[in-house]
Amino acid sequence: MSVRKVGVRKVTKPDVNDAMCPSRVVLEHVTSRWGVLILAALLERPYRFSELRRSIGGVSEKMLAQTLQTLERDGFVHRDAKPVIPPRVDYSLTALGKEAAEQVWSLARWTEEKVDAVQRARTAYDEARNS
Amino acid sequence: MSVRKVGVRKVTKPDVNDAMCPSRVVLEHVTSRWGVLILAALLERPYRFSELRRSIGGVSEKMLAQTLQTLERDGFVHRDAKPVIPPRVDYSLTALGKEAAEQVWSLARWTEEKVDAVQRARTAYDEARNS
DNA sequence: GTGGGTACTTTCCAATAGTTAGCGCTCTCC
DNA sequence: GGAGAGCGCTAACTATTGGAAAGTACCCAC
Repeated sequence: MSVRKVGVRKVTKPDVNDAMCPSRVVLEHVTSRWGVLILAALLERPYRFSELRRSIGGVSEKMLAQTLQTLERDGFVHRDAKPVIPPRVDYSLTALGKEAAEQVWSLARWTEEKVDAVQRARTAYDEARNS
Repeated sequence: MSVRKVGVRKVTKPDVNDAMCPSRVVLEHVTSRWGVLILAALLERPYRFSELRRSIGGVSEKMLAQTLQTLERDGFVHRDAKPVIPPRVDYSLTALGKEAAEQVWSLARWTEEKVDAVQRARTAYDEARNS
């Protein structure tokens, strides 16, 4: 973390390349395996818990709950629990979350576009090693 | 994975929300803990192995080597090993890798900007739970 | 009253990530 | 000339994390 002096205050500029910088873990939260997919899904519209679980293929309930809690604590996701029977909990993006979601959403779309190119690169790589 | 028919060929459109879709693992590679930081660093300029290791705080040699291999196989990173003593290996981005890197780079910068807002959200969340 | 749906939490095991050590070679330091 | 550091890995071991399954507590439809 680089340290600048501004007046008498010490100001440390966030740097994801610093293992100790808090920005590192924030980046890890938004780029986490399920975090990316949750943010991208919520960009579309608010979701309920089970709805989100069905929408994102392969998430366990544990990881969905855990990741949503992390994103809520970081201020990306808003949780609205209605005390009704059966329980109803709606998840949506905050303003901050929307900014993050837009970026990971476009990354997801880009990935879907480029998956063929990646697979071609992989077979080329594998063939070069086998022969 | 949604399936469209085009002529006689079946065409499956990539979907990161499908657990079985190859695009899912590609997205995981570029958003992986070290993948993000490696791509962002290489956007700046090519790096040598140990140079990259010093630049990215906290990477082990194993994880750096492993992640670089994954990114190389996926066609994001170009590896140029010069057969000299001491060994010299230069890593740089391919055209495909540059596209990915630009996105994760801006995500990293965004995160650094917003880290204060996230920390404020966290203390608010924690205080609401403690009291 | 059995089965299903809600939103989780808990427990346990497998997979994954990280830590440590080593390798073969060379260059610098003293 | 012997010691130590640097290079780019790899293999073996261990700590951490992720996932699968079951539990919880409540209600409704059949």
